Order: sequence, then structure tokens, then C-alpha cells
Amino acid sequence: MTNNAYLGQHLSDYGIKPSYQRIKILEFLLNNRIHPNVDQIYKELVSELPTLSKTTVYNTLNLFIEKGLVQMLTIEENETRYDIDTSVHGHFKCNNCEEIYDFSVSLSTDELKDFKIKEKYVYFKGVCKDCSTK
Amino acid sequence: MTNNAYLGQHLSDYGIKPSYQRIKILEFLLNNRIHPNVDQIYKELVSELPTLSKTTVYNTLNLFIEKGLVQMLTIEENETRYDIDTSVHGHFKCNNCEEIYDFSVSLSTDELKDFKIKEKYVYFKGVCKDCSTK
DNA sequence: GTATCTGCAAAACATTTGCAATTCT
DNA sequence: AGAATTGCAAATGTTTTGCAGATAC
Repeated sequence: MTNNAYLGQHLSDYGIKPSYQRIKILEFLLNNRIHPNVDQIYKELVSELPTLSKTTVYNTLNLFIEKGLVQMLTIEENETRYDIDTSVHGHFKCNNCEEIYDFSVSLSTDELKDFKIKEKYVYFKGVCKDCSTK
Repeated sequence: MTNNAYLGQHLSDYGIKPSYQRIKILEFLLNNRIHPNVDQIYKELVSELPTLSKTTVYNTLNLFIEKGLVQMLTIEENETRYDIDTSVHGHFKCNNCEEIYDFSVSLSTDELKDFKIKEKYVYFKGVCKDCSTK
């Protein structure tokens, strides 16, 4: 299903030249909807691509963002997370288990009439259902 | 109006022992609603408090956050901004002039029923009214 | 063969930490 | 004096940059 030909085509559709590293990073993002940080992506892929460097992961993610393939989440102060789902939706971060949950959100604002809104981010923090009931 | 006695009382109300540096930082935040970063606060105050260090600015802001006197904004990837207004409201960042505007927001979510939501952040990015019409 | 991509090492920043000096009561 | 606060210098951690070697078309 997520074979290399399909993934390569997906990259091309966004104006990104497919490379082995880029395909593997895209594949990871599609198969692991965990809003990963760079370290998680790197650690997971380096066993399969032993020569992979973090620089390449950074380069690739910055390219993906620039081309609109992923969105950058700044829900944490100290590190960036990445989301392959570029639709407008909320992110809830559990301060206990650190997990990030997606949720749909409807926003209304009449104040920004003459502003050109290009990106919308909604971040909630607290304690998730699992952690509250334990 | 924002005299030292008043500011000191304000800090005490939040369980923070007033010191000269803390009062000056609070005063700056109250008089400059610009969602400043650490550098802006430091640079503005160092002329008045020549021995001030950035460490103290960091220490003070972390204390203010811990005590609920200010909220931390992660609207930018590379630096933290601080808001003396702790009410839930949206922040719009103009990608052109870099200014951050406040706006009120109404959020509806039925998905997070059993989640304990403690903090809510709404960040929009784009081009502000001033920059669009120029 | 020329462009692009990759990855190492170093640099660049923002933020935190250890600790000694200072300040406050 | 004793406890808290300040501030310097060094450490930490994330992300970027310079550049040389590898890869692709």
C-alpha cells in the first residue's frame, strides 16, 4: 500500500524530488501519526538507514513544510513536532503521559476581518482521559 | 498609577516576593503589551538596571508563569514570548511585520469530554491589516 | 558532467544550571 | 546571621550552516 512508487508520486505531487531518505521519512510520518519530533524520526529510521544523519531529517522536514506536505507544531517550548495531517485541527497535549491527541475544532472570529489568515493552530494542554482515570 | 507599592502588592497577591528586578519586569509587562521575548525585556530594562542579567529575566519569567501571573506563548519556533494577559484569547502573528495581535475567540469542542483541559492556546498566522493595505 | 542531495563537524542561539556574591530582613 | 535573590560563566539541547563527498539524471 505505502510502496515506494506510491510514496515517490506523493512527493512529486508536492514538487519534491523523491529520494530514498525522503521516501522513508514520508513513510514514517504516514504510518506513525504520533506528531513526532526530529529525534523520534531519526532514531526509528537510523536502524534501517544506518548512514542517516539528523541534518538530513531537518533538511527534509523543512522542505516538506515549505512545500506544504507537513505542518509544524509548536505546542512544546523546547522542540518542534511535525504533523503529516495539514488540515486545521486542534492538538491536545497531556502533561502527564506527554501524548498529543488530535481533535476537530470550530473557530469563529469576526475580529480579524481584514487580516489574511494563512495558518491556524489550536493547542490545549491538561490531563488526558487515560491519565485521569488511572 | 503603576507605582512600586502597587506593583509589589500585585506580586504578593500571586505569592511572589517582590524584589526590585521583579517589580521592574512586571512594570514592563504591564506597560508594554507587545508579547515580548526575553531579549526585548532585557534590552529595555538594562539601561535602567545596569547590573541586570538575562538569567534573572529568565528566572523571573519562569516564576511568573509558575505562579500564574503570565502565560507563555509558543507561537514562534525559535523563541518564547510572554503575555501578562492570562485570559484565553487568540494571537495573530503577522509574517510580514512580525507583530502579534490579540483577538477574542470562541472555541467549541465536544470531543474532549473526559479530558481535563487546563490551558488553551489559539495561534493564527498570516498578514495583518496594515501590511495587506500597504 | 553537472545539479542536487547527503551527512559530518562546527556554529549559532535560546535556555538552564552551578555556584559565589549580594541583598534583604 | 540566615535565607532568598541575583548574576556570571559554563553547560545543555535544538536547529542551522559550511562544505566535501556521494548520488542521480
